[in-house]
Amino acid sequence: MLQEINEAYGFIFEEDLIREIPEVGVLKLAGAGEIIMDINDYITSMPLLLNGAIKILREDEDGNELLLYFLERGDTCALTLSCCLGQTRSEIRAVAERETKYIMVPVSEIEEWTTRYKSWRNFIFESYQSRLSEMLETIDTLAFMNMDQRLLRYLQDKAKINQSEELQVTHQQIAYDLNTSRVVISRLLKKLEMEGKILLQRNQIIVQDL
Amino acid sequence: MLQEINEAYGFIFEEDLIREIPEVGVLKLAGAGEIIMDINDYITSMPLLLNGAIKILREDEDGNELLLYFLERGDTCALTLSCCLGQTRSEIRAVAERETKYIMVPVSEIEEWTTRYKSWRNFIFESYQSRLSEMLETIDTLAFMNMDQRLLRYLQDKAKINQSEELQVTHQQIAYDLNTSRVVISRLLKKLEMEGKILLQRNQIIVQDL
DNA sequence: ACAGGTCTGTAACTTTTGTTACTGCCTAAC
DNA sequence: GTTAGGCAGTAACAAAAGTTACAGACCTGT
Repeated sequence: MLQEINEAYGFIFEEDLIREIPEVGVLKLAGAGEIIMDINDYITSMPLLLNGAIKILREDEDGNELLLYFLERGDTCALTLSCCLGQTRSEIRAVAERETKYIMVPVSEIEEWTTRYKSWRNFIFESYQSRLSEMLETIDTLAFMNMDQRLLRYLQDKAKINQSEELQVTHQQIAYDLNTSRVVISRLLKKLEMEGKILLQRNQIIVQDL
Repeated sequence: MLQEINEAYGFIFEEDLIREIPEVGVLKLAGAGEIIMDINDYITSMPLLLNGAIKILREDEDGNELLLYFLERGDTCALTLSCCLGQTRSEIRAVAERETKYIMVPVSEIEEWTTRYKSWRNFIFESYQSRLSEMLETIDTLAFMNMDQRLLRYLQDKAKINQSEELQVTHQQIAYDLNTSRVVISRLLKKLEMEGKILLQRNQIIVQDL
């Protein structure tokens, strides 16, 4: 465990802090598709990603979903952080994109480390910053892009996060992530295939235009 | 000036900090419509709002605009903060919604106060949090709401921020804020008027359904 | 082989949003 | 008063997105 922490966080955290993490943190494993955290959950600890990937989703009253962004190794979720510190319930759902290993750090340590470790303080600030810019990007795509562009972007992001151009995903699943209908996605995927940007197969999409 | 700082921040900052603010901060005044900060500007200080209101806009490469949220007395802009600390250029445009008074605090003090004043540290954290939730709300409206709902919401927000149900605004201006066309706004405004939710007059909209 | 389920493709249609064009109204400048 | 420019209303059309329906392909378990 210590080795994995070092791999993901060795470059940013002080040695003392690296040693403290496994003492108070709880190591967790999630399989692909598993819900790590759900909307309205009480959150009392925050995740530090060791490997794998997590997708963060938003949902409205009617159950419509929207993918906000992905988390990778070395990331944490500022929205969760915000929940922890503000003592509110989770505003988002976190789902393992694939096999994922992470450490849950309780809120008491989060706050204490903020005063004790400069590297931790910076990490928290940087998390807020990067999450703010991810949210800005999400807003940009929603406000300024059409569905076909959003779709292509989604596929590219997903290829990057899974380190593979061969995506195991159904049209319906994409439709959920982009909050639209399956038929729309099928239609646009066909169009993207015509344009030579992707290749369609059953349960699989190969991204070519990266 | 000290009195105004007290009115807006007296409840949250320590007395020492309140005294320090006017020593290093620069008092500024902006008239309605004035651009306070623009995209790609170098930001080396952050604003503390004393009174008035500021709207924060995002713009894409083609010049399309989108209103992100409003700032009121006692607020600061976490996106600006993020720019300051991260030493990047501004990602947003800030425009005075009406006559607005604010203090610009240089980045050196921002950081120094973070270590010295607990109340300041909390203020910064809370700013990040409230900006994150405003961004989430913006995403919700973009992802889950139709233009007519977005429009009504916009008018209600604007009425609240200006403390008046009588809004001096043109259809074109609304169209810019919501990133759509004037004709669409005119059409939907008529529909809202039919439904008894607003009243239309030249250069003025009266919001009735609050 | 067959039944049942999931996944994809596609047609036909509706609704929403965006675009272009033209009108009349109001107001400020001349 | 006349005129020019900004503003609002509306029609007609185009494009994008959402909906419903159905068919065929594939896969799994029996």
